[in-house]
Amino acid sequence: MSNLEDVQNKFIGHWGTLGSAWGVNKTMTQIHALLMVTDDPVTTDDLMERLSISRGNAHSNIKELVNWGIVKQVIIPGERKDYYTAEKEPWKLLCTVARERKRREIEPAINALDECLDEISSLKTKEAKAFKQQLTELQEFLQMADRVFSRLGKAEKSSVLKWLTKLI
Amino acid sequence: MSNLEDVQNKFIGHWGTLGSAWGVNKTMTQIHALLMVTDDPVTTDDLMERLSISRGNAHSNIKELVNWGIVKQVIIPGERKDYYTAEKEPWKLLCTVARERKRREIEPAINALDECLDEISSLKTKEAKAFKQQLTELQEFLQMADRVFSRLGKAEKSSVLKWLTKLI
DNA sequence: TTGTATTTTCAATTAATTCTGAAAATTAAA
DNA sequence: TTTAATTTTCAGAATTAATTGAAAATACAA
Repeated sequence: MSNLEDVQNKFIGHWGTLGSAWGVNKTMTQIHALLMVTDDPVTTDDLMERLSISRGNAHSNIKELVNWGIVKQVIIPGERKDYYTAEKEPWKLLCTVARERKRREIEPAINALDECLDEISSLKTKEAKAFKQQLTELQEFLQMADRVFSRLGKAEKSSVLKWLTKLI
Repeated sequence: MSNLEDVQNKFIGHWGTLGSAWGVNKTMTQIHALLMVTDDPVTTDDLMERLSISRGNAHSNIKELVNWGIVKQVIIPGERKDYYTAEKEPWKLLCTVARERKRREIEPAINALDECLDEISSLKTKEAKAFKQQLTELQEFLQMADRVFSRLGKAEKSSVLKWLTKLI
């Protein structure tokens, strides 16, 4: 027989593991997991206690989540402390993450490939041309990814769902 | 004025950075980048020399790439050494990665949530019900992701392209 | 067989990342 | 103001991940 907190902790652990596989700090995803299953806004002290982490750790990770736009700070009238809460709707999370990953990773990657293509443009050997060709294909691929992420970033749940339903 | 190898090195570095952001070992993505722009199959010794890495590092990362199905070992008649080569088509890479990520991460995550849902099922408090509701929504979301990845994993470039074109 | 080339493993090292905790800075109530 | 609460920073500690390099295992030709 399990109690609520045990199962929540289990979920928090699993969500942390999933995050790690996608290159996200484990504490960050654990905080996020906790906020997703917590209706009331929480303080840094709540995070410290519930996840057994230090103030510095709680602080920097919650701020990073705010930077990503995944967590919002909420004002509670009459309270000195900062309170935080997360969007609970998974589709909105997807949109936010798509937007940020596009900005942080896809766009810089496209720019980097542009630079490479630029530098290679003057070389005329057979090998250089093959390399150029390969970079161009990757570039087109990344540009397609960029457009998909851009579209996802703006999406409403209903429209994405409709689109997905067509695919699967 | 840049020469081919310099630009290739630049590309390899960028691809490594991109990989890191998505939770992939940097050496692994660098080997992959090198193979993508190299037509002839390469040996472990080639990797060691070109990327200035140890034999153990080259070995374990190339094997990991083979595990992912991203790199293939090729037999060169009359040669003792193992040769490796990568699929150059980005769309096929996407399919392979989608298939593996589904198997390694999405499916386990779904199972983990199932376990949590199972353990919570007997709890009847208001809070437990809210938690259950949130887990269920996440579960549906992951199942949708599972289907999308499954579809991508089987896809041909042309059909994915057609599908994407509708979206964007 | 025996010797040689090659792959594989893995303990030890190094590097990178994350975390702590306490001090400094900030904020706002008294 | 002064004081207390709270947030922020950051140097050092702890942890985790990646890498080396050499020894062991394996594969194969002679």
